[in-house]
Amino acid sequence: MPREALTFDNDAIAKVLDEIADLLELKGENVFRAVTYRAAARSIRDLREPLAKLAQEKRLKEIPKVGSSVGEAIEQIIATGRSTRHEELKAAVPPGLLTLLRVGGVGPATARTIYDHLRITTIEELEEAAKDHRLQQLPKIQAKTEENILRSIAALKQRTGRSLLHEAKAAATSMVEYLRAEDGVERIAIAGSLRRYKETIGDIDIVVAADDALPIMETFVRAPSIERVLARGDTKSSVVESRGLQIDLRVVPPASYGAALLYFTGSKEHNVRLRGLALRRKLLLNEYGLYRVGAEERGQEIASATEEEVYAALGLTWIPPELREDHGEIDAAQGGALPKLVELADVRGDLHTHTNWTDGRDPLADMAKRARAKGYAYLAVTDHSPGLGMTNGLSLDRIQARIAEAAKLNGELAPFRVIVGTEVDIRANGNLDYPDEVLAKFDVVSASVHSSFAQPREAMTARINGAMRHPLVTAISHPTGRLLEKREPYAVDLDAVIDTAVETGTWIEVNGGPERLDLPDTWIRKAAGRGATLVVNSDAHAIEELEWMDLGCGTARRGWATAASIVNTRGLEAVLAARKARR
DNA sequence: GCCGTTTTCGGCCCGACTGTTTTCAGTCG
Repeated sequence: MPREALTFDNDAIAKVLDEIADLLELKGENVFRAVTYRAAARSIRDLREPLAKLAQEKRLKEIPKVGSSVGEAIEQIIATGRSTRHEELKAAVPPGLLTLLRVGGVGPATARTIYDHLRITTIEELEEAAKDHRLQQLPKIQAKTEENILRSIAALKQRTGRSLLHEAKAAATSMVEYLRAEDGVERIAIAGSLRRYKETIGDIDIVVAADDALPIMETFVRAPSIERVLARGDTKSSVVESRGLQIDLRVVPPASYGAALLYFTGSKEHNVRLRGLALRRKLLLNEYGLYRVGAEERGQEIASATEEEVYAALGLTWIPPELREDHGEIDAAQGGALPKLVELADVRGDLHTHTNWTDGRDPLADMAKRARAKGYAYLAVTDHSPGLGMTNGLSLDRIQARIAEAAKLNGELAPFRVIVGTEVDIRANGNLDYPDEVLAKFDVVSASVHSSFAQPREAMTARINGAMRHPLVTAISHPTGRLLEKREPYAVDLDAVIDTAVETGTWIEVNGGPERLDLPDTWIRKAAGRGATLVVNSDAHAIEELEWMDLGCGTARRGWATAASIVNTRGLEAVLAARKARR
């Protein structure tokens, strides 16, 4: 078996199937064929067992949407690292067409038209053509489409190639566990932007305290998940792991651990302010410790073993990593005025989740049991309304069935409570996707925008404000609609949205989904500062994704949010009362 | 290409929206 075949995990195989789907569409084959490949890719991503194992046990056909053709392709990829179908398609479709698909608003048909007439195969050529107004000379493309293409390209270029929080966290955690097992590792921690819960991550920083750095460096660069080594030194090494993430490891003596952790956690701006503060006290702060100027020899530091003692030596209380952005946290720490930020442990329940009745993966019973196992007191299931065609939104019959199912679960899981809510679509005209008599059946109603993202700012603001003024709406979900690294937020006046939220008592969601992390932290700070009520949710579509509550809490902390400003740190009775008071 | 207590063939999930159109194709979720 070729070595590369071993590295084909479920995700990599799903990626190939997705690309086959794209190629089939570009080639103009039966769209349902493409749909099937895409559906198969999705069910593979949802699998909890490795495909290689299922293949070995001849159980591939148990996977939804995997039949003889897709099954054969999977077996081929596992055995040889490639699929004949994939190779043939790639040979049949002009190179570069796949690239054009990356531009938002450009699908197979548009890509085809552009290629057929202009032979364009790269984003750069596409941008040139759009700027020269050559696109609008093509059939079915006019000035407006050309503008949209240019805007999509601009957004594409803006992408920094940063990783989403959950991906970076998974890669970092597995490396930390791997290194922790090494002899001589006294302490180890994730530092950098990941420790600060920044919404996207450039690279991963890990700090280790050990007396002898060399064997740890050796173990690090030999980790099985490593693709290539960028730099390798006595105390610092950098590698790229299999998913393309860069990991920097820094090993320091145990006595310097606190100073090193502080230094490598950043942010840079926070560190600069701290070092300035130190200088005014005739002190020098670096990654080894805090020293009197001119006495920066090892062993003469004033403070360095823990972050707390370094901060204390500078006249500050310990500052939570999420606040270290030089956004006023240093002044607050000097005055002892830092807020007590919300912690995951403060959260009593999740109020935005989906099940396999719409676009989620797992049944309600599984979601509820996992939520209870997490220590929550309650869970709201908020499947979609029918307006979103793809997500198979709930009809009135199914809502009744859901309410009955929840009642039954509540009998089994007491005192844990499942409540039935909805994530109702706010249509383009501002109407909600259920009539009032249906909305009245739900315990919580989250309203959200899933369409017509290009509306003018005034229209979008009126649309969202209108939904918040509806007496049966409890919360506004993912208020900016952004998808990190993928889609810009829509134009909306968030100041006005926050005002309306305060005025009507509507909760503003902090969506913990790593693609969203919406509301963004700067707005969380404004919202909480103005007395808005927040709700932190996972927006889980599978049981594991309930863990995304952690990311939502991290984002809330970046927005300086306390437990008191967040409704689901309270018990269910208080939550329902808050909802009722809002009507 | 997959799938079936209606079907082994003929459907497939589908609605909203946009921009192009003059009744609809393309894209998105």
